[in-house]
Amino acid sequence: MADLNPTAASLLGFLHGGEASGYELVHTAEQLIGDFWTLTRSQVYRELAALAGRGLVEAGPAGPRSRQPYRLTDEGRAAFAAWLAEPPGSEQIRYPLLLTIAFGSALDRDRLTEFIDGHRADHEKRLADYRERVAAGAPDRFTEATLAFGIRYEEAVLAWMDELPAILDGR
Amino acid sequence: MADLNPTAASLLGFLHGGEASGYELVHTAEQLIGDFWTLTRSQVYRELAALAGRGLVEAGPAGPRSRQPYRLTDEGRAAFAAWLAEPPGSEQIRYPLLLTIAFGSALDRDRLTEFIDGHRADHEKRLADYRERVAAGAPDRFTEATLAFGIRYEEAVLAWMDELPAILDGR
DNA sequence: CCTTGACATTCCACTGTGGACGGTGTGCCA
DNA sequence: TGGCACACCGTCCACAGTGGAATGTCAAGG
Repeated sequence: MADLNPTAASLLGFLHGGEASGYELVHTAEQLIGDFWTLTRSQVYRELAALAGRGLVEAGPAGPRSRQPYRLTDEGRAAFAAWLAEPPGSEQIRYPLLLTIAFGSALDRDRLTEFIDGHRADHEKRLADYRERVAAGAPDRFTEATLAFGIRYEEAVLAWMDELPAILDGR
Repeated sequence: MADLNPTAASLLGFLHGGEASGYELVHTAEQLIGDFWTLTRSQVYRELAALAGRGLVEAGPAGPRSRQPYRLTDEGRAAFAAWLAEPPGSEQIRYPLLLTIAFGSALDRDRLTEFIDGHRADHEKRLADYRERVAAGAPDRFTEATLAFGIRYEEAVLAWMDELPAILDGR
């Protein structure tokens, strides 16, 4: 009956912590799930309006700067619980660098190396960031579990990049 | 000037192999880049029409079963080359299981375990598949490079799942 | 007083997802 | 030989996701 998309469900999840505006929810989401679940401003406001229309969320009195806080209704709470108990779908990865590599026969080997090196730097940064956050002490073990995923992932990408030259230039 | 999205660009890429219909392109894409770049029927037909409108692709004479073959134009070839030489964007991951885990404090521990086990099976299957394809001999080293990514990724996920219980239940 | 910058929202064009639907040749087997 | 299953081939639609442009508001500091 409820049928929420994961993004909308996450918003309901965050609203368990008390009322919040779209703006706040965007930032909360970025911090808490942004590493493995993308969402945009536009989307948040759109979902919030839709959730309000379905009675899963209620708009409170507007604040300064046209701030519009929302709070969870009992229906919203129930919908969230129902969503959370559903088996999560499988992940989606879209990696443009792999596309470039897949068509790599039509590209300069040097250019390809450049691209890979550029991405490597990003991954190193992210890995370092995840490690720091774990070292600083994750807020709870669920967050720690997601950070552990991030670390495994980044390590895997880096390891792959290490073996790439051997694959790409005959061995 | 060209400014292609990666999906449209991939279609141009495939059309280097000769003319093809939307239907064929869907299947080609699934096989060759489906592991790290999702695309759907709807999207392919939409892009093909748009590419034709921009003159990057030309419709040939329709075949049986309303089959509509397309072939690359010189402009299309140029646009593809230009796209390929652009630095690829960073990857997008959206992993619903991580969302469920992030909100795991509101969920049965047993249910969570169930979900994780379900996903583990998928990842094991995919890993086995990638390994088989490498063992069978990848068609070229670029494909082999993308398969190597798949293997690293699946191994990482599996390793993460191995350490999950320790993280989730205090250690 | 004025500027800068964080706060807060809206709107839009485009891209991506997945299901429903409809029609057409081919090959098989009853 | 008639029919039926199935692969082939495409359209359409509603919804979800992305990213940039635009707009306005309050607070703090020079």
